Amino acid sequence: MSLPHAILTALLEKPSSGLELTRRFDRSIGYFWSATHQQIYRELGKLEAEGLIRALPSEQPARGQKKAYEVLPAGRAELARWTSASQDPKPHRDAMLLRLRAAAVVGTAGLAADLRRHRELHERQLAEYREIEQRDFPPGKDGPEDRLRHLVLRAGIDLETFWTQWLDHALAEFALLPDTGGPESQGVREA
Amino acid sequence: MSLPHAILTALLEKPSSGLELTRRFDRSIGYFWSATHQQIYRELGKLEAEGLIRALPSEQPARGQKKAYEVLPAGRAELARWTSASQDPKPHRDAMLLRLRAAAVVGTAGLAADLRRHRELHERQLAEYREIEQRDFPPGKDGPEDRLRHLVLRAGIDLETFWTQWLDHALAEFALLPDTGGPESQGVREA
DNA sequence: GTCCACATGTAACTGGTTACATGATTGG
DNA sequence: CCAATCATGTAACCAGTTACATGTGGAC
Repeated sequence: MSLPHAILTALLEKPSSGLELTRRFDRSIGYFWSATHQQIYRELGKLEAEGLIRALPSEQPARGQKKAYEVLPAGRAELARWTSASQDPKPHRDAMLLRLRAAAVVGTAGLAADLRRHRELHERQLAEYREIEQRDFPPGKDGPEDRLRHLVLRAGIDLETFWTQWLDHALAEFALLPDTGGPESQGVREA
Repeated sequence: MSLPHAILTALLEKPSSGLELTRRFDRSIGYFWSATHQQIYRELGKLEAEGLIRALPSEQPARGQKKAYEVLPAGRAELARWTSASQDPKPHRDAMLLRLRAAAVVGTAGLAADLRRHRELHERQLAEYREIEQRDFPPGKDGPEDRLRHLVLRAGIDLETFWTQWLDHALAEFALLPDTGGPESQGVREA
């Protein structure tokens, strides 16, 4: 149940139409909670029906017409409630780690190339985050909201750094391994 | 499309019944690809229908009776194909980062407590991983499969270490911030 | 006037979650 | 016998994804 709250946050930062939200999800909040335009429109409808947001009464609400929303007091209250409520972290899911585990059984053929590709992708994302940091958080800017948003961006930067380094480590291990279609020894053990 | 491959990997490591798989997902593969018993039974049915696994023909296949599966050659081939295929990493989703971003708008009240709680949870997970490392990867054990599995466990250890440290950093920032129900200045900016 | 980009939306599907149902085995 | 536990499963639901539909306005 996080998408509605992601949208409420985005709308509080700035009232927007569905497509504007979609674009901001592509390059800001979406870095840690992505969403497609279909999800966003669906959710905007629900939030409006629940009385948490409303369409700005500016212009014609026809199809193909822009329709901007703003957050109502009830929406702000709900977001504050959700933010402070205790929530368990969801277990982390990572297909690449699964593939490495599978490779221990069926062989490492072809995997190294994709490890390298992932490393490049993480490095590119890292560069993008660093640009945002330079642009949005110059040395002077450090009010309470800035500090919190910077903290979040910092998590992104540190995570991408982490994965870049981890993939380097993994690739170094791979260099020592035979590139097999399947290990000769079929040793089996629980973990 | 990762769950079937997680199951294939687990079954190749050791043929098992649905419940045995469920338990192993609770403490091994499940650390980076969790699944409930309902998902597992559903998927076992599909995999059997597709001819990738088969029930070991040991005993009565009645309800309430144990039913173990093993991987067929077609299943192993499919797993090898999937492992070596190029796959894009999924964007990372993290509700806690979302909550911090929301807190920049609606205030930080109550959040610090949950940050501390999460820190404890990550630390506990880290301790569990370290135990597994000591038990399953003593200094001598370093065949190719061991190295790969150790690499995966290492990712878990390093990730939990990362989050523990990041949460410490976040809590240190929080200590400098006023614990508000909403920031006084309603400054708004795109990111 | 036609085409294309913008903007909003519907429908069908897939994967994951929650709640519940049913039978077998074991300990008291 | 009864309760608890083991083991397999069904059903309903919810969130996210993919494919497609429809209308508007501006460029040519």
